[in-house]
Amino acid sequence: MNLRERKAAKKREDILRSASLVISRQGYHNATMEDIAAELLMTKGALYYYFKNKEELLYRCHDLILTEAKEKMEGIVRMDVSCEEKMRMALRHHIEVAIREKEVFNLIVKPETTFSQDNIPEIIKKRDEYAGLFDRIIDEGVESGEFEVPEKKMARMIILGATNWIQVWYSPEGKYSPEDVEEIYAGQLLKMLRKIS
Amino acid sequence: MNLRERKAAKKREDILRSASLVISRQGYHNATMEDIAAELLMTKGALYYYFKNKEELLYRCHDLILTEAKEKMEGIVRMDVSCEEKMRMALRHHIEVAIREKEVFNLIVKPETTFSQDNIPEIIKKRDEYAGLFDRIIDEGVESGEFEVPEKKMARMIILGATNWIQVWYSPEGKYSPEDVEEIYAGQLLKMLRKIS
Amino acid sequence: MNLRERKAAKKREDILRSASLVISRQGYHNATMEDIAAELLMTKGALYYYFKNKEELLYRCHDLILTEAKEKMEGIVRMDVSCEEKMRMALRHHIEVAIREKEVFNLIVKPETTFSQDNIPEIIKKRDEYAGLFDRIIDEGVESGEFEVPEKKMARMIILGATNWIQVWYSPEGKYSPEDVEEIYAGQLLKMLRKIS
Amino acid sequence: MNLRERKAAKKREDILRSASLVISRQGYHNATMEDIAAELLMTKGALYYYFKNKEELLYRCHDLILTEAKEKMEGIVRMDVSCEEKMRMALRHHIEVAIREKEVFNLIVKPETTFSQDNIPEIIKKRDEYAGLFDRIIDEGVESGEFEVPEKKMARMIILGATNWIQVWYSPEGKYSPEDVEEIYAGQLLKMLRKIS
DNA sequence: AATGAATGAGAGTTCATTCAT
DNA sequence: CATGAATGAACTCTCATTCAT
Repeated sequence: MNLRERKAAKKREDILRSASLVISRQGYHNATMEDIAAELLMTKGALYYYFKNKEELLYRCHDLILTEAKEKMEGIVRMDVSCEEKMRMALRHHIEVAIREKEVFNLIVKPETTFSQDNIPEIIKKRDEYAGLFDRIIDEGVESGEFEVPEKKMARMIILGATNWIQVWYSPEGKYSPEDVEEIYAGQLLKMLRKIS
Repeated sequence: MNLRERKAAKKREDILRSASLVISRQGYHNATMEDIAAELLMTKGALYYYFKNKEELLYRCHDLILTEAKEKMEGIVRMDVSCEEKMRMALRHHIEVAIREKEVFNLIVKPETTFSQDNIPEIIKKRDEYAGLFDRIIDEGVESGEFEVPEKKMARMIILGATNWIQVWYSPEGKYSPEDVEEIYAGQLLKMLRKIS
Repeated sequence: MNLRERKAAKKREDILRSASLVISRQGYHNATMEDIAAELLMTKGALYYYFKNKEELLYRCHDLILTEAKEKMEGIVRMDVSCEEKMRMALRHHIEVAIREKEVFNLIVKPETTFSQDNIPEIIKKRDEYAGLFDRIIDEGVESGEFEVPEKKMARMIILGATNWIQVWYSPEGKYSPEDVEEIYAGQLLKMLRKIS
Repeated sequence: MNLRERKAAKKREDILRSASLVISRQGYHNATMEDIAAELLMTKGALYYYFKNKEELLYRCHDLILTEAKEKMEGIVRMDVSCEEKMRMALRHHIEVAIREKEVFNLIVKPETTFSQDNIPEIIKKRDEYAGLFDRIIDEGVESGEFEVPEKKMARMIILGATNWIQVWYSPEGKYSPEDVEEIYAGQLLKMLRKIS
């Protein structure tokens, strides 16, 4: 990848970051291409040089975040620690991303309102892969006897729901630091998973 | 309230139900005034006789649902049963509404993307009152020694997050009945709240 | 059809006439919805109340003219006169429309550049039906021994090409009246068709 | 003309050929600078090195074709054969170009929709010179007694209209070869011109 | 001589909102 | 009360054109 290509790739990423930001602030439907461009001091026309349309831009945007989150999560799953510890780290990571990305997270969550039929299957696939990493930790924990749950899928849904929700109520100006939230959530959710002997 | 007024009030409610339906189906931003009117075989112009604008209509819509949900929830809180039982009923009720109303629930949840500054405070107030009913059950439970939580507010947020999330993944065509979901969620979340002796 | 419907129908037709005019003046691709609306002192938004999009509007526009022309032409074909006389009348009629409608005629002629796949078959069908009326006159003339041509389809194409072309060069300010053109064209083209004994 | 200039001249002509092709395929308004450049594996920016803008490019494009056609036509007019033979050859040549160049021919035909005031007079002049060559053949034929027409200009217009029209309906996949068309058209149109003794 | 990148004007389209009837 | 009709602002997207490199 030569200089020019690297520059272009960087620009594309800049645009995605800008889009993330604007969407986080205003929501998808209230974020215009103009807004996204303005954030980078570009004109909206330029966006179309890099992305074929708004949906494509948004799709790449969500893909970037989800891919990053997934990679990190895969690292956690592979670690050689107890399942409880893994889940704690996974929760910390997930909460951290949820707080940071807010609205973009919503795109991941409800693709139907935003994306056309073409992109939805891929989005759901990626999303499920990510969620599947939680399943793996739960599975392992159940096998090793650390966890005990009536329905694995529901347990995972409770965990994701609870943590995704954070972006709704969390405010940096509030009384909790992100770390506080991470600790307390992890504590509670692990209590829910733990086998009671 | 004379006949004319009663008729008008009925019509207003019809419109709100229709709006709920359309929004649940298509999401707020994809629900046009035309769509809402069409559902009732009216023309969109007529909606403006009953509601000053789209936001007002949406506001009333969310208000209706939230008020109903709250009233029922208050009944539960006042019942003379154990806190665990109360919480179980509260969860059942909340989940049932979440499944039924889907998108409208989202309005309640993220007013900033939809409503203007004028309506937000009131919405948040109502929403907090509703959430406060969960707090009361938790409080009682902690006092009576049935529950034990590190942070009451967080416990409530986990509960609401987990349950609100259901509307994202739940499908009537799936393998779970609403009752299944209610039971399993209640079981898991109560496990999280329960004092471990 | 009540008053309101009649009014609406009239408006639709007004719009079509206006569109014809603007297209005749500027060509299809240079005629904006704004232009078409301005001609009628409307705003472009209003056009979308009557027609779903530009293509639909243009399609109806061409359909109107073609249908009218075809109806009149059918009357001519059914008349009880010699084939030569029929052809003379058909030519007069066709030339008159070609001069009057100019550009709209072009739409009929080259639908591929303008219309999407959905509308093209119907357009071609209508156009062929119209052209078929010329074929019928030629057929009759050949059978009756009045005409003699090496290839009927080509004869028809020559006739249509020659007459459609008029709108390219004809100007009301020039030295020929429409009637002059009609006479001379008819004379020449009939000479081309006539059986030489 | 040194090497550099020759290279540039060659490139200019390449561009014109490419533009002809793209316009023939897509029509003028649907042919973007990008399309034209892509055909030559260039970027659109480069086109502006050779031509000042799209109109200039199109103008040169049409000029190229018309000039070539005219030169060949002049050769035909100067030949020492009967007028009927001359006209037959002229028709063959014209039809052949019309079939080959399709859309570009349209540019020649209706400059008003495409070109700005600056270029139109020149275009019309060239076009009239070309058409004038047909006039000369007709004139000669009338003088020599081979042809007989009521109005020379109209006769020419019929001929050009009929033949230009071919590009509208002709398809290489159809049942007629270009040569078929040339023969039948020439036969019919000459019958129209011929003096009937 | 050519490219990649950016601009900006304008097109078609949508929709909340208004209002005479 | 309700409707049909119209408005106008906003939005997405396109493309001829420019320009630094």
